Amino acid sequence: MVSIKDVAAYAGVSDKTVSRVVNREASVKAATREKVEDAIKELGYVPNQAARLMRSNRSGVVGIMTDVVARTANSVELIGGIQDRLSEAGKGVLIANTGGTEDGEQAVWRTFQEHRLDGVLYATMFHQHVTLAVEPPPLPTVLVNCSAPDKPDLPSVVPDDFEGGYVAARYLAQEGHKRIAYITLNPQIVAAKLRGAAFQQALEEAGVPINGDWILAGYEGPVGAETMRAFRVASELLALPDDERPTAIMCGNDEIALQVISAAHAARVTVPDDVAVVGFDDFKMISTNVVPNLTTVGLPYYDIGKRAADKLLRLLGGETIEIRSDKMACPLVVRDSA
Amino acid sequence: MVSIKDVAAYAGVSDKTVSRVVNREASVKAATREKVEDAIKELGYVPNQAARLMRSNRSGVVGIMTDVVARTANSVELIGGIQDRLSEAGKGVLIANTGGTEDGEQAVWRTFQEHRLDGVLYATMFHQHVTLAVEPPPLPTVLVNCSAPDKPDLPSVVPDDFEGGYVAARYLAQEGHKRIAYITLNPQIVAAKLRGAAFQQALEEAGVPINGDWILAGYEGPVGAETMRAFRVASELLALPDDERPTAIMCGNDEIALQVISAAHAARVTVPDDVAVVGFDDFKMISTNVVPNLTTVGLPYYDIGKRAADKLLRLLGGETIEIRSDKMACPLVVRDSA
DNA sequence: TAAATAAATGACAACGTCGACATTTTTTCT
DNA sequence: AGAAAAAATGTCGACGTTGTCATTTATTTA
Repeated sequence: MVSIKDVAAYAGVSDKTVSRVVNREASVKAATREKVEDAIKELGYVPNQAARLMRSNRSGVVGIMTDVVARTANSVELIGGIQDRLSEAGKGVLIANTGGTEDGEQAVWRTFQEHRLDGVLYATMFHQHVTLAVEPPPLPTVLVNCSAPDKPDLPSVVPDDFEGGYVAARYLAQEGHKRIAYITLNPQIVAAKLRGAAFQQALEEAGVPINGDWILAGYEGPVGAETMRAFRVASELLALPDDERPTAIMCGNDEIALQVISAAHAARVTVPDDVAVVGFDDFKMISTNVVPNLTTVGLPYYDIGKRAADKLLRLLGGETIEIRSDKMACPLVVRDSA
Repeated sequence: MVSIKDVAAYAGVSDKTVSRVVNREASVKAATREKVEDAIKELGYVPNQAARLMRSNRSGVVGIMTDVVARTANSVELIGGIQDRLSEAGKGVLIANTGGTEDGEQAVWRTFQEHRLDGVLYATMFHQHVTLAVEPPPLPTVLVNCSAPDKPDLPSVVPDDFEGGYVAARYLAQEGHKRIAYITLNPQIVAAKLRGAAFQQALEEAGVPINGDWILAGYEGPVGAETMRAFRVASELLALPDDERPTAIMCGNDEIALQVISAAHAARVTVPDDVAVVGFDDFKMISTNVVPNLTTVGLPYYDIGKRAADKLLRLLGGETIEIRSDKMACPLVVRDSA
């Protein structure tokens, strides 16, 4: 591998002068610079970051640690936001996943330390509470899409699920719906709880009665291994006589909403005229392809990623972070299903 | 930052002995090893990979270069497969995206070289032909989901779109369908061409007549900025009288299939009894949530990623790669829509 | 024109680790 | 016990780069 010394010899200058050219330092005569640049091009020299790092002890790389492999549509947005912000700042990105186990997480922390990463974005695929496998984190860390209730000084960025649920429920109430059902995510999930509470509060404030029997789980089974049952649940709701049937169904996510719309079709109930459907997450693959297009609450994962990256960068820059936990608004995207 | 010398001083041994302990070399007395390990734990020492790399000039990290940010459902599977195989081999993964521009790609190649990556997986989000921005690639490279027709010696792994299209079309023919329509992807895309050719061949072989008017584009506009028109196209097909209407519709992907099913519902045409629908890609989010569940051709992106990673590892291990271009089979996933 | 100042370049050490080789300690053998 | 062999540990330098400081060269000033 060609090194700075090879270039120096080839150009007939000292290695330090080559270093100056490479790092665009001011005091190099134009003629010298040119000579060196030619040599660099000629020999195909590329500086060795590892050697640089050895002197500076700063790698210029940020690590993303995720629980499950980055395999869901959410995570993809999230990572996109992170990447965009970090590459603006000239930082590299190293992605590693823990497999969701404590051992795995410890191994990743170690790798990150070995590579002297500048900082870490600790991201989960679902909004949840977490406990780090290494306390305190050995590198500057920002939590993404999760929070650590027992470590309130760890910065975090999460979606405001309560606000999202509130906005959706209030919208349905404002549209005049009086009989509103809610098919939820797996109830153990943080997001499900927050959205459920928001649903209740919004309807109470709007004076819309809440029917406990119409708050139904769209999934069954343990978190991570649940099976879908939204189609069945929705079919039962929609089989009720016209004047007893819900006129609106709020859904824990867009996949549930797709099943609800499928159930409505099967039951010959028209969306949105007979029953309005509101989704959650705005998975474009579903929301913009099903007809009618889905009215849904967008989860701003791209922005969450971007914000988290920004927060980490400011942390690394030595800024004091005032607001520890950012909650990002979830906008209602009105399309045709409600 | 605590270095090997700090540990050595603390444990009262030489730095080389610490090095031996860290690298699990045999010839260290148990008592010494223990002393050193205590010191390591006490001081929180973590070896510096950069310094190691400086001696060995091998980073143990493989780069993934993608065109568009890893943001589609495909890419997520792909990267998952790559990651799983590489972490088996103890390699790290560095993901970077080129933004689809030549400058961006050059910058990424440079970064990869600066970090002395062991090798590169060059992945695209859609199966396509590519020309590298740097020829020949300065690091060992395997193309993933794309191929370079003018550089036949570059190893690549791609889905066998022809075979997938063939299997799907033959299945419909075997089920006895005589009137089969095909709503395609953007016709410029490689996958669309291969699948289209397979569609024609399969029907010819089965003796099913091909109606040119029934091969219709589901998208319009340039690649990357197309708009969906599958719902409209399908609605027109399904508005035909019962005995002139297609009895089966093959779709370029699952998003198209979802629109076709939506159109069928709107037209009060039953799936699969009146019209069978076959998708492509097996996007689980759609295929397992829409009712009826989608019969579709799976794109083995996870396996493609895994295979590509494996291929690169063998390349790095000095093995000679006999088969330059791997085509991965696309299995038909039979569910309820056909 | 010589001295004074500024600009350009170079010599050398240091970063953290490990390979090559040297030295010391322990064990085995006669 | 003393010599020989084996095991354990240490010394030193090199990897590629850049910071510090010294030196050379060019430019300005009196």
